[in-house]
Amino acid sequence: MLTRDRILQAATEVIKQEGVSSLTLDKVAARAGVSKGGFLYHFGSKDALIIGLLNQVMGVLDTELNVLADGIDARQGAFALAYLEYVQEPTKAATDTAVSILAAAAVDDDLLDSTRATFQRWQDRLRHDDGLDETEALLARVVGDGLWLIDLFGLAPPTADERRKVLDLVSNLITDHGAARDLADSAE
Amino acid sequence: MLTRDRILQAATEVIKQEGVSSLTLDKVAARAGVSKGGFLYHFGSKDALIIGLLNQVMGVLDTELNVLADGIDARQGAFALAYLEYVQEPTKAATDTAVSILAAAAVDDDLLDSTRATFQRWQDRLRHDDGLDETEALLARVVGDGLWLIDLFGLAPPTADERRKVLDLVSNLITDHGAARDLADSAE
DNA sequence: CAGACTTTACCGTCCGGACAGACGGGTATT
DNA sequence: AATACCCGTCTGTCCGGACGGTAAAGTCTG
Repeated sequence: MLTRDRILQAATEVIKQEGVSSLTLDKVAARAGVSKGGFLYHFGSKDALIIGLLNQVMGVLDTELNVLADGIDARQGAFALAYLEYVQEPTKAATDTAVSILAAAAVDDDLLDSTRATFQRWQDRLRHDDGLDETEALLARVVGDGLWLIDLFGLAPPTADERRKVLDLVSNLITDHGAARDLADSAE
Repeated sequence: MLTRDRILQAATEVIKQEGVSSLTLDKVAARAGVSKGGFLYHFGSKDALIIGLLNQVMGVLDTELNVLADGIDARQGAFALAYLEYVQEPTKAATDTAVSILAAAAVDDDLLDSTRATFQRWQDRLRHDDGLDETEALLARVVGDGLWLIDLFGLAPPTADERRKVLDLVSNLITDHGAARDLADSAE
């Protein structure tokens, strides 16, 4: 495994296990099995580490969401349904993303700029290219992000069963309205 | 204004304006117009400051939510509707709470324990004492928290108009079903 | 040899917290 | 009323340690 990747993995492990405040260069380097100098060869600063973290994890999330959306057979709302399905249970990629965002917010808010741009792209896609009513598209994203961020902070996260029911409710709302609009369209 | 309150206010200002990483004892003390020793008289440690922050702000949020719920004329879902109304636009109390939670998560995850308990109480109330279908109650909370946490990180926050539409959609969903259930009940 | 990679040693700064007292408004004692 | 005392509040200073980052030397490989 490449040293650079080992460092990134070590960083997320440190955050998950010891918290954001323990994300220090020494600790990450030690856990990655590299000296601090070695660490700094790959990431010139702590900010660079966090940017690298966000880039990697957001990239994974983006491709996985697209794969999921491609696999969904729906005339409308494929991306929205993928978004909802993705938070069905907390996946590793989603958790890694969450802790990375938390770390970025803790260190320097500006580090989140490119992450914000990605979310904006998702939002635009949901709103314009997914064939959904705009409000329903936004609802899907808010519910998805809500569950995901509730998990991040552990704020009374729902059980797997409750989670599934809520997601089904929203999914049905989206697809039912889509189907209703289909009928109306074809009746014209 | 009491010194203790000035310190709490100074702390939230520091986080909002300079970020979580700038939340140091010296900075908070300076902004509150008190010496470091004076600060430490009121809050024996940084952890104590954050606990004080969370206690105050969660208390405000809790009472304001209750006041709002009491003022809502609905047979079912008053608390859920209050929850949704509260995130209509980002209020000061909501923002303060968000940044406090962020600070706590950044410093030490355990500091959120009592906050988690409060969210659990809200969740229980929504689920059992609000007269709603459990899934719809959970939906209200997830949407509310979703919008609120999206604001916290600035992850492509919706416009005021979009926000209102989503909240209306969820509110109607809740109250319509409540009304439908009323009819079914009275027809028995 | 060259260049990518890694190590060791080191530095300046900042931070959380400890501490020893100063100030000042009560309150009890005489 | 004057004195002495106490205690809640607050000040300024100091310290040890951790942290982010630098610099230079070394190693391994093509």
